[in-house]
Amino acid sequence: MSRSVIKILLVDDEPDVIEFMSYNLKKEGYSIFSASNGKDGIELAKKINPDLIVLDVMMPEMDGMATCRALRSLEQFKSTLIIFLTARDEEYSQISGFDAGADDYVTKPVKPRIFLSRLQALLRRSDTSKKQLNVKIGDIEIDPEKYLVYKGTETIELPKKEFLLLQLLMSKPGRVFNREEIMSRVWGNESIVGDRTIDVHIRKLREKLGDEIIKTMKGVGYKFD
Amino acid sequence: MSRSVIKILLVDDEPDVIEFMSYNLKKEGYSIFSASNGKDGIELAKKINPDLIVLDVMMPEMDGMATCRALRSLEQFKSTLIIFLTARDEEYSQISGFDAGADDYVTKPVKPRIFLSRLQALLRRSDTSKKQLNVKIGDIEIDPEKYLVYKGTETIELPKKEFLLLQLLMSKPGRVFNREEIMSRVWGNESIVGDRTIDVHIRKLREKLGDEIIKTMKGVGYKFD
DNA sequence: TTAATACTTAACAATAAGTTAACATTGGCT
DNA sequence: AGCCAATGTTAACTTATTGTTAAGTATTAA
Repeated sequence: MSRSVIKILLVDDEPDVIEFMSYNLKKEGYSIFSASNGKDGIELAKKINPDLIVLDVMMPEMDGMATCRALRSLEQFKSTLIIFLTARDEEYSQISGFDAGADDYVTKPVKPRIFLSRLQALLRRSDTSKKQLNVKIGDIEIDPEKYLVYKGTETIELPKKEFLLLQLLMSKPGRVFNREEIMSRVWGNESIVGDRTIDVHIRKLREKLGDEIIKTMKGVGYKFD
Repeated sequence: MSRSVIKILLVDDEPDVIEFMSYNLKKEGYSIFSASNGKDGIELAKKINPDLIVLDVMMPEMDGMATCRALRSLEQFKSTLIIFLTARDEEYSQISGFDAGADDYVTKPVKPRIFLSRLQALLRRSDTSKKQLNVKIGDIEIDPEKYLVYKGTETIELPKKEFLLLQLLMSKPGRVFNREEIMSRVWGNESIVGDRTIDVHIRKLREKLGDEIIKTMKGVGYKFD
């Protein structure tokens, strides 16, 4: 679902904050809409269907959390990204925020650079998570979002490298990946690691998932089977 | 698909990066094009049809992953090589990169030597893998990606040398390959092995696939039939 | 900080793949 | 036909590649 322009809705009762953030986000090419209270925010959201909503927690009448809950109760916004803006010393905001269904929160005063990177990270993550269908082959299933592997009924947590390796092999089941390829796609270019490193990781995967699932093609590579 | 000049499209919002990489790649004889954002990148790609596209992940508006997905959704770029540029600490870049359909990724800051070697590895790999289509003759079919041979309904796994030998003979069915040719294409020019070695491998293939499929032309060579 | 976990390495073991040597068989040749 | 160089066959041998373990580093969490 790649869209040309990402729509962001800002909901805050302070016009200064709206203006400041609006300016900074527009500069980055986002399309910005705004509302000064929760009720208007929800109405506007229904019309424009934003990709992301930024909610100030402290607002008169209907605060950010109530607004968030109201939005989440609507089918349309079940998976829309929501970021909370909170004052630094609102101690419970984190917990309650996530509880109310926020995806992230940022403390005021907002620093544009930081806010942008959080926002982009969130968009990137969600963008992929929408497309990241879990891959299931046989009784093994991987969930890239949660970094988890399911084997039958049991759930297995894998360290990063092991997960990446498994994910690579499962991305094209049956196809043989040679060492060079594995090296490049799991380890990347920054690290030059020895040959045995791959074997050790393969071994650990076999230990956790069963010996049969990864087959060695001697002199050629490994494949998931 | 042999082309005289390899075209590379660079998409990055930082002019410095473009210039730096452009300089280094041009020096190696590649033909370089560039765009400063995803949208322009896609438009340019459509026009020039590059062999390889380098995408910065962190870009305003339409980031590398969104661009990659957009490209992959077009028939024209289904198999074009794509390399991601990511900051070292972008934690999700690896996983999401696979998911978005990248062929490789390289971390910033880019070191020319390393970047070049990966790029060349990728070009080399794709060049051969594109040529390696499944070949089916009679009831025998070979799948180079999976390193498997199918005979009727049964699946046969072959060791590397046997597979290469079969692949060679099947690449031009009916044509006779003499020993010298077989030697150089399966064993390479470095290794000097005795004469009986070829026979032994031929024998093993016959054992596994049936006596009739490889015919001996005494004093001339072997052919697949 | 310490503790825990993840990752890498090195040394050695195990094994499949590849090679060779010795001998058998074949088929084109005079 | 019968010779004989080329190829077939077998099993033992050699080697390259991968498996395994444990210990050393690095990274992350507490």
